[in-house]
Amino acid sequence: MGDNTKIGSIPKRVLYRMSIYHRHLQHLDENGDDRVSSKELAEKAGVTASQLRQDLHYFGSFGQQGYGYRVDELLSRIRRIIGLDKQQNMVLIGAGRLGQALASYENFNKRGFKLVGVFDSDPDMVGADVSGVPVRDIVDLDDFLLHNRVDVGIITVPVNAAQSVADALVKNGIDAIWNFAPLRLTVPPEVMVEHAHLTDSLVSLTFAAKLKRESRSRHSSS
Amino acid sequence: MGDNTKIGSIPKRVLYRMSIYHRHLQHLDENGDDRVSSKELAEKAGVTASQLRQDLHYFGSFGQQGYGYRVDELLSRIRRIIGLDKQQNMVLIGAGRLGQALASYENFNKRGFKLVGVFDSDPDMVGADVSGVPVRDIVDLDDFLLHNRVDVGIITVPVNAAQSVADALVKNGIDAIWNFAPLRLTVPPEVMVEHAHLTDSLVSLTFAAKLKRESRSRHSSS
DNA sequence: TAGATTGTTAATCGATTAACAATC
DNA sequence: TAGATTGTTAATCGATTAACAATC
Repeated sequence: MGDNTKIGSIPKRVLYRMSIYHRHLQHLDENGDDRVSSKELAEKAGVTASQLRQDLHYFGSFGQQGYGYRVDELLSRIRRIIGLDKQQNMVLIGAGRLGQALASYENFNKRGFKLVGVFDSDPDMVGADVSGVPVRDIVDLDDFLLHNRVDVGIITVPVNAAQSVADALVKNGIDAIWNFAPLRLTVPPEVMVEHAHLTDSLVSLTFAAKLKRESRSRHSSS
Repeated sequence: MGDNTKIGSIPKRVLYRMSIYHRHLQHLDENGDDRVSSKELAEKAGVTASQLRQDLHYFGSFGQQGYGYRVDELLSRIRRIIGLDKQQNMVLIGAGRLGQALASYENFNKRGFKLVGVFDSDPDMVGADVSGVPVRDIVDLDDFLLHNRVDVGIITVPVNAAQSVADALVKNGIDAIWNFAPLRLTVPPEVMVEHAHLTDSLVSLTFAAKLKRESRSRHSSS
């Protein structure tokens, strides 16, 4: 959160919003709607219509003046742009509680993500079943990545093991890493890392609530 | 991620960065360092020294020209500003896998957060122990909130139950909600909600990696 | 056609960075 | 004192919003 990086001249935030638009288009499509205006979709996504059109404009033009957008067409074109028209294979490293929770998260499947490998260093975990995927020994990670197409690596190991796991992923050509360990990973510039810093999010949430309370009581007492 | 809301005239992103500074100051303090410059701390936090000083400037002045900042002093003042000088009590609603994973997340404790209640609607879960906290029936949530000080509510229930849980939290005066269900909660303006939309994060990560690959191959082929 | 809504440019707003005087 | 580094203002940069011509 709160980052201005650009990916090939497109702000990262635009990419995030595209994934939100995609989600709502999926809902509209499941719902049988065949038409949507920028105003309607923007409202669902929590942005302005202007911003929605501006965001789409990075990728082309998708609608019809006076009509809006055809839901199925916009959905399939955005799906393609995002890359969700092809199955995305994931490996998970770290089969602890958080890892197991993510492995069983159904919403990933709904968007075309598939967990193809789970790894852990604990001998007691190896061989166990995590959401239908056998846990492998982490020493076999290199070999697995050599023989399987993998698009994303999810790191849910303890903080002191995270960098070496990231190094192994990078060495084997993985260019998308989702990191749940509380540190900034060092990776080459061609690798995308998304940091899910849970504690920082929790801290900033309570901080924001505190400031809100304070500004409220300041106003009411004046 | 990617939001410009302001809390009492301070951008939300500043609050998030404050929590990052706080984390690194904790590390420096544990490490026995007693001095740090804006340049050093900014580097650890992944921001510019200018931005760090600008961020601190929202809250006061904390350093000494020609010297930098005393680690212990800056840490304790920021801790106080954020509100981490007092224990933050959390309740968790939804004792599924994700809920259990969060309940056992040690880093929350290290920053002063304490889980005081866990709730679930599944009769088979009620009475179970989750990280040392007994799971209560969700029908007892109102009563619990009436008799216990709670600062944060964490929602890890299925998407269709999330709004009613949020309503119950709000009704009982909780003003900080961390929502892991994939929808935008409707809450009164005085309530802060942090949305942890895992799937959107995953989607935008793979999208960013795809664009990076494409811009790379475009450059190399020209 | 008249009405609606897009695509796209221009204006505004806000956040980041640069600069430097103050001062330890 | 000379050197270093903050606090704070000003300049720049980038993202969001407004506006409207194009056009279905």
